[in-house]
Amino acid sequence: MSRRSRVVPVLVPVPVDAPFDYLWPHAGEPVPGSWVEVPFGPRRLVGMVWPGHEGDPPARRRLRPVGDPVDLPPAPPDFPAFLAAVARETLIPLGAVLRLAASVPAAFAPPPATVGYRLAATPAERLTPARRRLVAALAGGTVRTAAELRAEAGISTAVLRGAVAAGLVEAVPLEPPPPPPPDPDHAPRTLDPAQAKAARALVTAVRAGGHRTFLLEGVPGSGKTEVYFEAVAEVLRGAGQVLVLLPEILLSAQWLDRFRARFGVEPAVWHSALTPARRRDLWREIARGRVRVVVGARSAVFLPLPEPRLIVVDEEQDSSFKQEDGPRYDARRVAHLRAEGAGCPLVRVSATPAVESAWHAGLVPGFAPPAPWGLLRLPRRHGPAPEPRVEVVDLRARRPPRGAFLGPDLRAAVAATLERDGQVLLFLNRRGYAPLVLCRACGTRLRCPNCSAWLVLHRLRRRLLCHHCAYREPEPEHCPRCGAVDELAPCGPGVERIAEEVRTLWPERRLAVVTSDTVPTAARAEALVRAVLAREVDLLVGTRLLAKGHHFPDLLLVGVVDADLGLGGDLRAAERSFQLLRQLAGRAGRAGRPGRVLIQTTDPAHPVLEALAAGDSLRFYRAELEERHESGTPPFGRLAALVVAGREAEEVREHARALARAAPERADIRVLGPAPAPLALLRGRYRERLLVRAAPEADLPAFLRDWLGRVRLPGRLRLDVDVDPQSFL
DNA sequence: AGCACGCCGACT
DNA sequence: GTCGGCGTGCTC
Repeated sequence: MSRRSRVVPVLVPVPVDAPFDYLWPHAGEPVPGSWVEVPFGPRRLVGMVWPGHEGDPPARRRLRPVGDPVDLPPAPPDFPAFLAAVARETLIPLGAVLRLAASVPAAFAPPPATVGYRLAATPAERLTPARRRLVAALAGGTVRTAAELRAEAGISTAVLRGAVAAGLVEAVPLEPPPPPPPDPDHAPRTLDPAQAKAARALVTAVRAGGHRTFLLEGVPGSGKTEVYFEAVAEVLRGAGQVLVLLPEILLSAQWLDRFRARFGVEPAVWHSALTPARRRDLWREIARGRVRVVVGARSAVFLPLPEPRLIVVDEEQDSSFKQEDGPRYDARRVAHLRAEGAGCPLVRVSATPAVESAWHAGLVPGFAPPAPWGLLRLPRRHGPAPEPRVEVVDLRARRPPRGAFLGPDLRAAVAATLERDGQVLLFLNRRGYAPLVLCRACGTRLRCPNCSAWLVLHRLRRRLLCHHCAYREPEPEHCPRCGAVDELAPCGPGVERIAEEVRTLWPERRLAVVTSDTVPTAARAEALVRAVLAREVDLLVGTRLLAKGHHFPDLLLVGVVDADLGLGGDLRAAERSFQLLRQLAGRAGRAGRPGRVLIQTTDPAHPVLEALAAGDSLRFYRAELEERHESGTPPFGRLAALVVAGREAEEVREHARALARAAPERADIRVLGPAPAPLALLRGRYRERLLVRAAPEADLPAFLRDWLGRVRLPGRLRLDVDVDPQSFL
């Protein structure tokens, strides 16, 4: 063995775009993907040995040596290339991507030793009663923890300590057993022919190995979960692991119940609310390959499963898969990269797929993607809920009374439904009482001092809140500008105001207001669901929180108070509205008592509403794809949004302009802007936005990297890069 | 990301 | 006269 130290690149979890070089002082060869402790400035960090450096390049300077290896297996072989691919596509610095993957530094510390005890010597003839019980509990060489001995032998820790000191008993390190694996044959379901066919396709793909993407599409209740559970079972019958991604909100007791019913145990759940200790232990267990199935929200996509053989993204249209704060990544795209690298199928599951997914899967006849995904469609089952009747009401012709927001048709429908003993859901995607407060005397609109946004009146809390930052103030009694008393007028509706109108109209009915303000926790949400199912509520008024999750069989009317809210705005507004309204419609009705959906709008000819009224999803997807084809937006083009932000408006503008001027000229990529960002002032920072539009085959990330690599912004300005943005705020 | 180094206001 | 604000720059 050569004593000559060699150079090894190590990627450290800091936002730098390349690994750092270290000396390798250890005997064996460095293994790419293995975790090592390294000195980094004054700190010590755990980094990942990076592939490369075939020969020893001449060291630029004095290198520091790698410290101890970490007591964990190396990350899987595909992992370094996977992290590099994420960095390449998102423009997140490579080290920052590692930080997403190594998100639990505590997991690298040796775990707190669990210790068991066993007999170390033949016990003497004569023992104290306590020691006799101890010896009996450890008979036959059994190993017990201190807690077990306290319970079973009824001895105190002092007795145990004494016995150890006397050499009668010795401590041995104890490896906690792996969690019991889910059982693929615990309770198999009978599938109908359509389900069985889809399940066979997935099982075949799992068996074959190799990457392939599927879209599993079917209305709620069509049995999508049972279908992909069959693919999960197939993995469980062999080696390897399964990763299931769900929107945070769907990581509910219900999903876990279904999993437990099918596989006998709960899967490992990875989400933001884990305790630090649980997080640390679970990360270690996953890295060691001792967990077969992990279910998690978007951050779980970076967990180092050693050999993923199936990745599922359920509710794939959900916008929460896109991380919008901090490093911007789309967990769906990241899941795709991992599945490609690891060579396993990826299944996207949805009742209302993203428009881009619908295109990729060839859902819409006439639009043929170059490399189509597998499309698995489940027809509606004759089941609990027939398709509800959707009606669109033109608010311009059928106006609500002055100062009210429920028009005559919606009022009549609510009254009729309550009369028939049905429950009613009124949806408005706006928290608070009124989105704007206006002074009738001087015309002042109350605005947030930190953001270019109106302050939203929250009557229940007697406050004005900014919905974009933490700013709040008490509800004022007079105009802060002109001092006029009793001239402040709330303008427009929020859910609280709709609730007020409902209380006036049906004072004897039981009403629940459902927003993130009134139902802040998952536990409260579960309680509310139970109350609704138990018929303790007649009317629900709420925001999009209501669209997710449970089906309510006695819910016979869904009223959309103002559909216009979601129809305008950015590229994906129509799509989001369509999905949201479809989901809402799916909440209602049951066999024998079909639900009814009534949508108030001033734009009844909008393609979203026409498709909903016709009960024809394809019609919406086709209209939307035609529109996007026309405008060269995704999937017929790629976008990136760059936001320059800083305290000084003028400085921000100048640097944003300089940035635009520095953009290389390209025929297939255009840089637009800068223009004030949609929220030109956010949390006290001025923001200018540039939009980049690229042809679908252009390498947009490479262009951005090249361009931005040549520009330097002063440190007090922030540049936010969002490749393939979802929202444009 | 941290952490240190480095120049300008209110206190023992 | 010092403690400390966070702007700037570096970490193999």
